[in-house]
Amino acid sequence: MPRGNGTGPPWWHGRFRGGGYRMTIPRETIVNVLSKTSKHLSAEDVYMAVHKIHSNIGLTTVYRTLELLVQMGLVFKFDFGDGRARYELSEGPKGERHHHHLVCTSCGRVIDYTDFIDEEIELLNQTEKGLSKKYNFNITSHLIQFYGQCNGCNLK
Amino acid sequence: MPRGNGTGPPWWHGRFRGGGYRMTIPRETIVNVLSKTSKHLSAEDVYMAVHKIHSNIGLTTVYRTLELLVQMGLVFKFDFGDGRARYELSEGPKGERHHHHLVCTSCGRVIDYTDFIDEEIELLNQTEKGLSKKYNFNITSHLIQFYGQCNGCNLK
DNA sequence: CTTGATAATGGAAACCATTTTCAATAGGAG
DNA sequence: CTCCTATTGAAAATGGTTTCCATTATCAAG
Repeated sequence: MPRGNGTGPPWWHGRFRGGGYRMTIPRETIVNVLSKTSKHLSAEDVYMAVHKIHSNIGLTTVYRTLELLVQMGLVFKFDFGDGRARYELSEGPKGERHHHHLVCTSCGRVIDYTDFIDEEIELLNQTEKGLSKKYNFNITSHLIQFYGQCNGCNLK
Repeated sequence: MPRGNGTGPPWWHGRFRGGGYRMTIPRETIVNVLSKTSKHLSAEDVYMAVHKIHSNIGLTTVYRTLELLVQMGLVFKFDFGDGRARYELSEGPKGERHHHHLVCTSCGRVIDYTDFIDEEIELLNQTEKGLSKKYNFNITSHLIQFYGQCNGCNLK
């Protein structure tokens, strides 16, 4: 039970220290905000949430930290086509968050789904293996999204 | 053999007329540029290519036309993470172009691959069917990309 | 518990891809 | 050929993201 017992530093501290990065209040706050939601937050969303906790944290720092988290592999960055990037914690220590997205091209709604994930993941692993070998490419992640009209939009 | 015999209007004219859109020189030129390359062109790339043919066509029109083509389903719009959108003709009348992408997160290189496409497509079709039913979602397209370090970048 | 090197921060300004505005132009039905 | 109106192009506006740089805070060493 590596998480949630309230003692010791949060699990992600090691990831920062191990990467040679300092632990700061903005970074701590930003990861906390991300870890407490399952929504697809934009940089500004994160900024607003973080601002409620420490009103002195700037938008620039939010952008910088999110970018750092993406590079560290702690966060995924998505583009749902509305002109702003969205960020999600890639997964907790248990890997309980992995999902793909359904994006409505009419209203912009995004649905997370985990159905069929197992079959997809299995095929993806095979594909990744084949592609890695053929193109000598070190694959670290994948992106799968489906586009179309959602429930509310396809009735008219 | 619906294409390449040099007689009659290009095959995409019908798509415009059918949608209630006029055929204009800028639109004709832009589709032509896209149909003659297998690269991932940005709006500016398209603009420059188009500009060589008709120097009076403006960047605004390029953006507008590309957006229209995306809505018509003739063009796919991609985000490879470099801050500008990329456009590709979705496919010729024979469907000979479908492929997915490998994106290098170090240098930005993008490799098209068609290997394993058949298995992927089959799984995708099943998944689409399941998702459509479960979420009452009308799926029209999908996006699959793998990320990692390419040949040149993973040797350090 | 200090100190000091330097990583990190934040506010303002810069950047730059994309969109909007609007008067001029051109497609194509009748 | 004419007219209606979709389309265009140049310039200006927009807005998400980055850069600049002086100030502040982290944390290893003493």
